[in-house]
Amino acid sequence: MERQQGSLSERKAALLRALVRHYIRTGEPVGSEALAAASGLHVSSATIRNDLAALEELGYLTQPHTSAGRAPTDLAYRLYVDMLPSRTKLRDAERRAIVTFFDEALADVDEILRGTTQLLSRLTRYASLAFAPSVGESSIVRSELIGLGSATLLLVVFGTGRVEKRVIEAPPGASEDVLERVSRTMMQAFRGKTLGEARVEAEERTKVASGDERVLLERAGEALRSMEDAPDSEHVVMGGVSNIASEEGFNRRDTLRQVYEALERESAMLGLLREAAAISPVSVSIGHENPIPGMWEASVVAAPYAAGGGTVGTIGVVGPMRMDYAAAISAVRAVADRLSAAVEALRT
Amino acid sequence: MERQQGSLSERKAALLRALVRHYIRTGEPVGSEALAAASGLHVSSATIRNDLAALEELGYLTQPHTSAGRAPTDLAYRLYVDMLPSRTKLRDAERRAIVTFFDEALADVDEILRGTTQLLSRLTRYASLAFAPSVGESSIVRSELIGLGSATLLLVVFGTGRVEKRVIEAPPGASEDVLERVSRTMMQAFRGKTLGEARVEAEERTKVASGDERVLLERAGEALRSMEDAPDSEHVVMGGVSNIASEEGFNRRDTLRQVYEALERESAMLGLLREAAAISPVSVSIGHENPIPGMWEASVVAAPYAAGGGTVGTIGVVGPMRMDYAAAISAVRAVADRLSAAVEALRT
DNA sequence: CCTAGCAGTCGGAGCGGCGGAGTGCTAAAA
DNA sequence: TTTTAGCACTCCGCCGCTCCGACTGCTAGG
Repeated sequence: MERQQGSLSERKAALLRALVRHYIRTGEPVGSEALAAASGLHVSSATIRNDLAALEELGYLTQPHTSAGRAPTDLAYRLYVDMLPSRTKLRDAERRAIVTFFDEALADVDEILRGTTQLLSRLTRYASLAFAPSVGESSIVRSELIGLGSATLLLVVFGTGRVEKRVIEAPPGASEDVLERVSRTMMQAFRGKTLGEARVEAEERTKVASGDERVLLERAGEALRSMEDAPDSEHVVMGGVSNIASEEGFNRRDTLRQVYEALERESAMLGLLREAAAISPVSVSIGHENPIPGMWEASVVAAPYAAGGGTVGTIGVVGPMRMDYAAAISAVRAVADRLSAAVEALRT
Repeated sequence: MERQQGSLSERKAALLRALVRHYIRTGEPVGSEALAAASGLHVSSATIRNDLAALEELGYLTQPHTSAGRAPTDLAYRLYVDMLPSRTKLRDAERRAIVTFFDEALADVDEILRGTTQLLSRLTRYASLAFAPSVGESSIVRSELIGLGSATLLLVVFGTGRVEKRVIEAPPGASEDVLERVSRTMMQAFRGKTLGEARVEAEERTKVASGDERVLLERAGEALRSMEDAPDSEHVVMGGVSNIASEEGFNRRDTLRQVYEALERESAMLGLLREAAAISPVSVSIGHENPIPGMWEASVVAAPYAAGGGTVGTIGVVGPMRMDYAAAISAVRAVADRLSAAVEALRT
């Protein structure tokens, strides 16, 4: 009968931790002898062997073949991450890099995010991604209807730090006058509203208008809806993706391909990150925990960033399962914090 | 003494062509026997061996080891491409895919380009990139100065299908009145001009203005210059980059990494594509012909696209040296043509 | 419950031999 | 002079082999 903690005896947990740490460093299956030396536990390798066998039985370890050491499974990584001290200190150089980056205040969200991914991938040596905040929640600063050519108009909506635009066909033969009027109306009516509110407003006004004006307002409403549903700005910014190719944790060529394919599916990544955003403050998805099959050999460390009291987006890194979780987590956390502040500052 | 054509006897050229074709298919060094069968030439393998030795001497071929067949060098690919019939017909399915894609007229240049890269990489199975047209040459449709918060303004310039924006700090304590005035001035003065002309205009007006107005105009001028020098819109969009990871032409892991690293350096890619844009209508850079060391194992097929009489951007594909040049060239050409038309249509 | 010892297993490195693909050369034919 | 057939030679890659070492699991004793 074992003393239990969580569901594992203390020693087994310590062993597992040591093993994962060792495996992350070397990438080679770990043997009982090596563990005896590295774990700091004062027990013989034979004892350790017994424990290892038990841990394997429980699904935490695998043996590539009978006479090899053990390698961690997804489950082991999960336990390892959960056992990680909740905060590890960032190294000075890294902290400094982050501060320096955010010191030079950039004014454009896209620019900030691009820089952020580069920063993050430089810090961690993994690929990094950022999910841009949607214009949806923030309020409209200004909106414009601009004549582009004979019969095309461009509806432009400025949010905080973001711009959405949609092309609208003008009704054939619509007078300058009408265009002007509608443009002015919208400009005044939309200011300070969110996208959703603006759309409702447009719909309201559609009902009471007629003729060309009605058509225009209707189309503007559609455009607003499209901005809500699929904003241009709602995309994923990536940095350091070549790190994936260098990463020896992805040893099989096929794995590499799958990860790159997954990264290319914006929508998939969006889902992955959005899911992570719900979990505060830093979420880690390991191997098969990822919803996308192509990422089953990879891990994702993600954190939401917030401004004005609400989450607006997510950043994260993608690396091999044997990534340096402690470093990745603290880097992502620190960058997310700073990023929140930077985005907050933009909202002035 | 040989009958020369170009600088190679006719048979040698034919041999080289057959060899490259074969190597592209198989990826294995080609032997004299196989060539005798494949080339269609009615000569014995012994004769071919002699020619091969000569071609090797001339630097067109290499032998991995004494008892292996021959593989083409960069030089051979170059000759092969130059000997390619100037136009090969696109397969029906491909032509149809292109037409279908451009049929659904998209209104936003960025959207079109993103779609174009996806189309191109689906057609060719290589990674593809597109270099967005700069707003620089096209004329300004509208420009706006928008108050974002307490002391920040956003200068927004609409070109044809593109938007550039820059943040400007307002002079502390500047009156609404001044802002309004400057905004109106610029709106009228810039319309129809190119970015460069608008900047000159701003500089002119700076000279005769004073006080806050002068400061504002000066900063607007700087913003315009920054748009000229480093437009937001001047970026590279990529598609199908995971094709690089699947591509067995990149057999060494290290090569893969280098190509991905190169692709991440936007500026490098820009240079590469811009160079290609000068050469009409389709340019091919093979191996060491590429200016970036990381791309020395790769080939780039690129073509400019034009609208309104001038080149506005470039599209291209990146693949292994043993790529299917004929297919890539015709796909790139066809897509570039259609893209030109689509962008042209945008300028209405 | 832990440990020492030991037999057993299995992959990987190293080695030699073999077969095959392909070459270069030579000498004869066109 | 060019082409061809024939032939000896080279060298890679594969196969099977053995051996080594790194582990394990088990057993028996503390």
